[in-house]
Parts: sequence; structure tokens; C-alpha cells
Amino acid sequence: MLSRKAEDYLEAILNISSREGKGYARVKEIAKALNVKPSSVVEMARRLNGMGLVNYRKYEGITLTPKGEKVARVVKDRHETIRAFLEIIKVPPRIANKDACIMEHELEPETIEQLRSFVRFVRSAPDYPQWLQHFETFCKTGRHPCEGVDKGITMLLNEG
Amino acid sequence: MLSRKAEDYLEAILNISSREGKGYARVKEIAKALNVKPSSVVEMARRLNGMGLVNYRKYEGITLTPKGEKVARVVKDRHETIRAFLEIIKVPPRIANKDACIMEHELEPETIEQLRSFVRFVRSAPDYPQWLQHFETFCKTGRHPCEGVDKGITMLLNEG
DNA sequence: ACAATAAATTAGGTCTACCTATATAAAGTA
DNA sequence: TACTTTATATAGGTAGACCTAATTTATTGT
Repeated sequence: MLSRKAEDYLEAILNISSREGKGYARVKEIAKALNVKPSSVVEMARRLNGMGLVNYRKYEGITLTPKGEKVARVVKDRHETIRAFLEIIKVPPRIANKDACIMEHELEPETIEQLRSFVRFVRSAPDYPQWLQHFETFCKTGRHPCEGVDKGITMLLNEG
Repeated sequence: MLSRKAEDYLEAILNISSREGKGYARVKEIAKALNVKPSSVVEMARRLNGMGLVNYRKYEGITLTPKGEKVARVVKDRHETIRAFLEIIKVPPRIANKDACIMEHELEPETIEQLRSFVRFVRSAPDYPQWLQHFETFCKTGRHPCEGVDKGITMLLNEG
């Protein structure tokens, strides 16, 4: 099985090599993206090369193999889903991105799928902006803005 | 800083020693709870003891120090929040619990706080069950049940 | 072209968190 | 009590992921 860290490297390589269709990533760039030293990148590059996920030869850039790219895209997609969810619940963007990195590994496919559904559900809801606004109010005041409102007619309308 | 694994052990010790007010946890129980071998538990018990988070002496049960209990309660609370959220978005209970274990570490306090808010928000929403039902429909059909409904009056009522 | 600089690599450690196999202590039972 | 079983503990080892320091290769500016 692929470790979380290995996934992080693959994702970083995908992101870097996608920048302006460059097609490859350099040790230094990966090190910077993941906040590790170049020597750590080299070590991982070797391992990933051994697993057939990247092409790595000394002093040449690192590229994803088709197999590696497939994995990287899955990881990136999970990342995006989680980031979107975190932003919906008003986690500041920089933190959302960071925490998506942390959450994107090891969650069961079921969980990721439900997160994905949630994001789509909220985005497609006809009252999306209102929903968000209510949530924001709730975050600030601790009270739901709809409290005490007679839902009778509302529900009839919605269910209608 | 405390590693994730250390947090897992503390949480397990809290859970076990809370069972019927027993007040302590045994090596074997912790090993079972965390799916590791007793020797690993002993190793961690030593470390946690060294950090002043548990009381550990050979062949005696392991107990949390006040400091350790404080940490354990924070971890457990995070766990509960995450589990609740996962269940709200319809992740099956067993998976929700498992994935909460995975997610509960290292997330920024901001993220946990927003998750907590989200859970409270949804629970306190006057139309909580309806909201859930819509989400379930969405999961099954991929379409929002409110699509095409005129929101004019509804919004007026809600904002009123 | 070639010295200076930058990037990449290697060698050799560290730390965490596991493990197996073995040894010792505690508890239970004939 | 002596024997067996179960629980704990220790020794020693592995693997992942990281580091620093030293070295080698590439690149660049003059």
C-alpha cells in the first residue's frame, strides 16, 4: 500500500508539473512544496520510481508515469473536495488548504463520497447563499436565525 | 509536541478507564483497543509516563494524570465532533467512527471549531429533519428536491 | 572557458511506531 | 503448594520519513 506521504509527493509532482504544462518537477520545487529537504525528496523519488509511479533518473526532472498520474489525480480530487467542504463551513482558505492536506489520506471511500455529495448538495441548493448566511449568523451568535419561525407554510412550499 | 499516536493512546486510556468507573486501563485492553501488540503499549506507556501524562509502573494498571486526562478529553471531544458530522452527512456509523479516529489529529483548531459549529447549526435548525431528508434525496438522485421551487415567499418568511 | 553558484545526490544519523521472540511476574487451579 | 495459564516486560529488529554534512554535477556570469 501507498503511504500518505507517498501520496503527498505524487500530488505535489502533479501540481508542479501541471504549472504551464512544464511536464516535470524538480527536486527543489517538490522540497519547497512539501516543506522538506531535497535529500528527502530524492529518497522518495527513488521509492516511487521503484514502484513504477514516477520516472526518476539522477539529475533529470521527475515525471509521473501514467499509473502515478492516475493515483495523483485521485488524491488531488479528494483534496479539492475536502477543501471545498472546509470553505463551505467557513474555514479560512489557507487553513482549509492545509487541513485538506491532512484529511485527504486514509479516509474511507464512503466518507469522501459523502463529503463530495455534501459539497454538491450545498452548491446546488436553491437557497445556497441563504443557507450560508444562516450558518454565518449561527457561528457569530450561536443561534439559528430561523428559530421560532413558523415553518408550516415554508415546508409546504418546499415539499410542493 | 504530542504525536497523533500518543493522543490515540491517551484517548483509549480515558475510554477504558471510564468503563464502569474502573479508573485504570490494562496493557492488554489498550492493545486490543488500538489493535497493536502489548509490547507497543508498554513502550508508549513509558513515554507517556516520562511526559507526565500517565502513571505507569510495571505490572500496575495505567492511569491518566490530571494533565493527561485534560489532553485526552480534548481529543475525545474532537473525535465526537467529527463523528457527529460524519453521521450527519450519512457516513455509516462504523465508518464514521473509524474515520473520526483518522481525522481527529492535527486539524487546525479553526477547522475543528467550524465542524463543531456546523454540527450545532444543523442540529439546531428548525428544519433539521427536512434538511437531512433533502440531502438523502440528493445522495440518491443527484438532484436537489427544491429545484425549480419559487423561493420568494419562503425567503421572506425565513428572513422575517 | 572556467570559476562561482546552485542544485542534486550520497552517507550516515535520528525518531516514531511498530513487530517477534523470549523472559518474568501474577493469577488461577488441581 | 506446585503447575499452568495469562499478562507484562524486555531485547532486539524493521520500516518510513525525516535530518545534516559532505560531495558531485549542472548552470551561469564574466
